[in-house]
Amino acid sequence: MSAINRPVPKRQLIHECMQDLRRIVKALENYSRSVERNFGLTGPQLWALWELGHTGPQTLKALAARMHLDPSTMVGVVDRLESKGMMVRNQDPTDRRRLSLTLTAKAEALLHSAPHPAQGHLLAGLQRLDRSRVALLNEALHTIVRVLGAEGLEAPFFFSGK
Amino acid sequence: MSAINRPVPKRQLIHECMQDLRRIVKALENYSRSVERNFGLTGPQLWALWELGHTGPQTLKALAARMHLDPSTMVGVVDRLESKGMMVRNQDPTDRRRLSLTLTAKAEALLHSAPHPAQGHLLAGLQRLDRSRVALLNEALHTIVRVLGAEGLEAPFFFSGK
DNA sequence: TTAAAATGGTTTGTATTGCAAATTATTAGT
DNA sequence: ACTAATAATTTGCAATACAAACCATTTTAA
Repeated sequence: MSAINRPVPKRQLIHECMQDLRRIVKALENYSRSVERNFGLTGPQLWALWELGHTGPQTLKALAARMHLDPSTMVGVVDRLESKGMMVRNQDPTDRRRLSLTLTAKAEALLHSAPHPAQGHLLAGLQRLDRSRVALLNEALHTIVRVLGAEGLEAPFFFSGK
Repeated sequence: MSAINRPVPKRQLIHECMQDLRRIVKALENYSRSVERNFGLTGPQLWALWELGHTGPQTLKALAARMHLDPSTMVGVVDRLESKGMMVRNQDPTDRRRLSLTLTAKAEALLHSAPHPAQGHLLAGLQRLDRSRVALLNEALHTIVRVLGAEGLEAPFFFSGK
């Protein structure tokens, strides 16, 4: 799109990446909130449903792990989903400590009509892009994940000046 | 990396994009939390500092707008930052309704040693990539922003089945 | 077999973000 | 002078999120 006389310095590119990421995160949050207003389900709640819909019944701990949440946090999410008639806690007969979280028909129906509830707009947008562009995006996101992953999510955390 | 005999279907690529995005968001959240534990500043708080550090003194409303937050939310963030000695509320002499939020020396020092506090790990990772790769990433993120932006952040919100 | 350790889920406590709606002080407009 | 409009705030509410303590139920080990 732009002539490459003097290439944009790397520093600048990185800066733009950061800003874009923040914007993306914010946009996803906002979308999540609009879904909440219109649907009564928050982002994490929808994500939980979606996850369960794809893995099948799960134990609470497993689901929490998948979502990188603390079990104690998960309890609250499950509580709210159960009270909304989207999920059921079943006792695992072989191990009575464990739950088997399963979706209700209502939730299944919802997921069926909304393949990716948490990010509907983005999904719709992606679907309109041609395949090669999506492939590029895919590649780029993998890079970010790798970069983040390489540093470790547990984040020994460092703060050295540059 | 993979032979392109049968190309990965677009549907699959989109799916991966979604997962990666979720992972990225989560990773940033986690990093933010680790910074909080080690530094006593949350993500939004650091972001606010950083923003102010780049724009100079701002009115509360303006800062809120920049961060896509409600002013009433911003008040809380500023409260906490002020009580941590990172920010000062100054009255604007020309318009006594307005504040002029300014960083303290302490905050300036912190920002100096941490150019991009909110996303330190990612930043460090990006800096290790070569320029062309960062450029690609940049391009990809722009695409996402555009896709999200085109749909509109206010999100008329739709949920039609596919 | 029985006591100790580990596991899965929960409760309690606390903090933050986040918005909406109502409120106050100040400024601008008529 | 009286009425908007504006900037910040307060109040009220809900969800996310984690840590730490706590049951119930296995599993392990003595």
